[in-house]
Amino acid sequence: MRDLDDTDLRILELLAEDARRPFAAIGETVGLSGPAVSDRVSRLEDAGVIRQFTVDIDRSTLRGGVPVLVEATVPADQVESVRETVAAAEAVEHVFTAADGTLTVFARAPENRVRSWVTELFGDDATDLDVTLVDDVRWTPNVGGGEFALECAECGNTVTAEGTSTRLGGDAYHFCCSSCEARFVDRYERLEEGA
Amino acid sequence: MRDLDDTDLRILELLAEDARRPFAAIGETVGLSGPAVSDRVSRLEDAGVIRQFTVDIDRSTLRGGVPVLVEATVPADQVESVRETVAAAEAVEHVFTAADGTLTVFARAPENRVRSWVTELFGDDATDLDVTLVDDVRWTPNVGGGEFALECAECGNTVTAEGTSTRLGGDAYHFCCSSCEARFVDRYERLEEGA
DNA sequence: CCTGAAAGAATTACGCG
DNA sequence: CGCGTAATTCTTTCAGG
Repeated sequence: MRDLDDTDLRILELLAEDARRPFAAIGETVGLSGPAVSDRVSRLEDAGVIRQFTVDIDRSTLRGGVPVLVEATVPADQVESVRETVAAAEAVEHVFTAADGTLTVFARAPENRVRSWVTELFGDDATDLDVTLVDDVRWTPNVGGGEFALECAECGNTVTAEGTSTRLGGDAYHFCCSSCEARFVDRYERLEEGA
Repeated sequence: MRDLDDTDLRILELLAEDARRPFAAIGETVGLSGPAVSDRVSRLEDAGVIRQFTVDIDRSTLRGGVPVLVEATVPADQVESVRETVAAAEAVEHVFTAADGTLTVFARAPENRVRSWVTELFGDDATDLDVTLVDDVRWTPNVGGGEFALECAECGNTVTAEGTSTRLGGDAYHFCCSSCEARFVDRYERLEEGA
């Protein structure tokens, strides 16, 4: 597909704000006709940029279960399968997979059996589970500009989603590539030995 | 406002799946007319249950910055003000406030200055900051637990969004599938004839 | 909450640069 | 190939019961 341009981004922004805004109105603010906007939105859907049109629901008004954040550590080779299983579970709303394989899950657990529900959810796969009760949830759908990045702890380059991360002595470190990670870990370990 | 009923919840479910589904189509599966669904949706918006209509965007396709999870500890008396500030910031998508006051924030932070961006975001308010690179994000908009699950009037199974509804003698009946509906309607009509 | 009519928006068809 | 205009179709909103 053709690359996204600035107009696509503005359309996404406007839709994120109000997905039911008429295409013609969107077109007016971005300088296109209604059908042209419609075409672009279809393309954005086909390309998978727009996953779906949906509603942001204030779940606190539905009193539907205990909101919890779960931090789970799972063996590296099971991260993907566990992530899929968990994401598919009823009551699970968000799954964030950290580069180091840690899963952060937001869900609404059944009343009175939060602990057992979480334990069942992960089965024997999790080596560590941390459950926190959540008090408030905010969602701000935004497209987000274009200029962001972490610095590689080794070489200072920009870390993209293809980068790597690791935990050393309780802290997380990010790298632009595995060789930077290897060099850094190597030096870290020698420092540890020396100390 | 009048309390939410099962029909409202099913409408929310259907909208969460696809917010552009026509009201008439929603009405067909929940056993209402288009205008009736429209009325309910308006009420749900007024009541604040529906915060907004929006799009779920796959931000990984936008290459728009590095996704990070920030865990922040802030003094108890500042949790609310910090939460508001953070939620309002550009690039912040989610803010989860734990019952113990810990904030978990998902954001896409500015290029080449993630660390400083995060530090600035919280200013002097945070006593502890933990930043982790995120590799994958899943969102499953769902209305919430099985507590509101409807039972199929014919077989007792859980009625999902794929189920059907119909009105018989002024009452609404829900079914897990069309064959259950057919059987139920059939029996209902024979009872009516007999009476 | 329903039905039916009017207003409004999305999609399609087709011509242009 | 993307865009614009105009016709068609579909959806939402409005009136009345």
